[in-house]
Amino acid sequence: MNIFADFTDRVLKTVESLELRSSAGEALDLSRIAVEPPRDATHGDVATNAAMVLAKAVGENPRLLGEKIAAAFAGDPDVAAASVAGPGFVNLKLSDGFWQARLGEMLDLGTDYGRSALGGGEKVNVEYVSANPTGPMHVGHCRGAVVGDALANLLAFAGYAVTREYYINDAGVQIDVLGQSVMLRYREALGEKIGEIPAGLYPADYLVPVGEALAGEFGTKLLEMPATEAMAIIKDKTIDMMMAMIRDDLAVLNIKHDVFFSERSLHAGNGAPIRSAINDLTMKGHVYKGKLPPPKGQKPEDWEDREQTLFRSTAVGDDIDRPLMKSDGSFTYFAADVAYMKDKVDRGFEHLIYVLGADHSGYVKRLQAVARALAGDDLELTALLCQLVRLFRAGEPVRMSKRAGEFVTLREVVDEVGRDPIRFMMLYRKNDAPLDFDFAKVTEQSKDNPVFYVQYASARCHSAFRQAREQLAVERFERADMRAALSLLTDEGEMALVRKLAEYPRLIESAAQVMEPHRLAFYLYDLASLFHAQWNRGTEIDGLRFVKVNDRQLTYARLGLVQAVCDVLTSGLALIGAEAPSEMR
RNA sequence: GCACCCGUAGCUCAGCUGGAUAGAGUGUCGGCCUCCGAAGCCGAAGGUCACAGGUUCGAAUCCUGUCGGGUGCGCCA
Repeated sequence: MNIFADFTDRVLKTVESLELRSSAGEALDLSRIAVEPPRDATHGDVATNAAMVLAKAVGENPRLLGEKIAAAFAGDPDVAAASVAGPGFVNLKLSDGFWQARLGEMLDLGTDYGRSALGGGEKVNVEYVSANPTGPMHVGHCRGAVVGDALANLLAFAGYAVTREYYINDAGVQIDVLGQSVMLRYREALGEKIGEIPAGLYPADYLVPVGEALAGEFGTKLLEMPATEAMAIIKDKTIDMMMAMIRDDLAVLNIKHDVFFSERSLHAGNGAPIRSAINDLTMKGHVYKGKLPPPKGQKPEDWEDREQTLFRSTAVGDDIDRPLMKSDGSFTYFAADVAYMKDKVDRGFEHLIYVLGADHSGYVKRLQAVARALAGDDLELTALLCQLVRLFRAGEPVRMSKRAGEFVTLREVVDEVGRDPIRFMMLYRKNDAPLDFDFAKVTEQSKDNPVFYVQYASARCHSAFRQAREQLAVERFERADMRAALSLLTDEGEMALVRKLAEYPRLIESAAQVMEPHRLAFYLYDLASLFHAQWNRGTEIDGLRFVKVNDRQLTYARLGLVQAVCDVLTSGLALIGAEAPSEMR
């Protein structure tokens, strides 16, 4: 249960029961009424702005109106106290019984607690990673990969029908360059001396095994057939091998896409899918032949004014019209993107999400323009831009030179620090804020490291159960038994934990709505913090220990709380893509 | 020149889609282990929310402008 949604209903019913009238006699606008957690927990458990929102229309002092609303809540058995504070907030303090009942529901639901029907099965496409198939993934890719994957998890948990998609940029000149690079490696594998790799080609070692594989499979045959034919085969094989490598890289990060969509497939049949998409835009009046003005401020030296086939994106919100065909009549990359988006629309998606690097920010407006041109208001398009990740080793920035083929691969980082620290730390910032990633810090076994801090809380939950099994000589604690004892939970620290747990469904829904998976990481940190605090209170005040040998019922009740904390940590970490360990080693 | 993102404690950042006295971590200072994992906890100090206007019961949050930082800007992908 999302208790805030629940109490929104209760507040609305209460307001209606008061039969308030606007001074003009019209129906009141109740849409701005909100129910939220108060900023300060001492104010109560839920707060509503209803009195302040309605005061003006009703023509009454917000505090007086608040008193009426508070008085009306006196009859609600779940409300222990109702008061008015500040400018007119109505604060409700909920009864222990109410919270104990919520905790009982959590125990029944286990790791399904927090799952929501918010999305209503809406078809959402999340496109993320989409790294070029020209080599292994490097660290620059991993933030978008994690953000996209966690967002997809989150949306699925919140009731959306999610498709995880990867767009393979397997067309264009970069693939030609890749093919030429592999051709050299192939000849090398056949024993030829190729010397240094010429500038402009891919020099890195990972293409050596590709050349060897081709030599093994084809011998010298590729050199004997026409060059274009050989190159087509080389490209095919190379892309397959590169994508296999990328899938392996993704697998170590626990990422699995549902659809890998090939750009080349859009160029098949003389570009039929692209032609069809451009035709679609043309029919809707969005295409014309014309010239683009040079960009202001930095006119290129070699600027030549040429006529191209253009998409009139300015008519649908863009800053400048965009070329669909080059002056030589071939398609632009953008034209393929239009066709790709049309394919997504045809597959019935209502919402397209693109997780991109911040260097693609200039691309967002034209994507939105295409969405509007193709599907109007029926299609929602959201771009999440991930800022740069800066790598540090012991406080010193890690230098990378892409030109020399020196970059830190994703695999290297995973091998060094493990999957969980990467998954968690990539979400411990808003996606649009830059992120520093220090190799030493993220593996540190201390509270300075949020990954460890949260996982340690999970380990302590299991540790409490280990202790309880031993001390009480009980093999297994049944959820039903723990649930039956929950009315014994009354300590303020315990109730604070229950309240935090009760926020989880609302957190899931709001994080999904605004598409901010980082909120999960911060929530889990807060939850872990409350749990560690309560644990320590037990070491200071003997009566508050989770395991009480001489009070089995109380132990059952407290283990119920520990179980719920454990479940939410497990659930939340799973959405992030990390483990909830049962012990730290 | 234009577009997008950012500006919150000494440092790194949250701030729940407009709410009450703006919060964490780190750093500084001071406390807590015969006892469930101290791999932890508690406390103190630290702010002109870049700046100036506007919108309203109410603004770190929304709008406009200024300053500062980042990213991108035809026939590359």
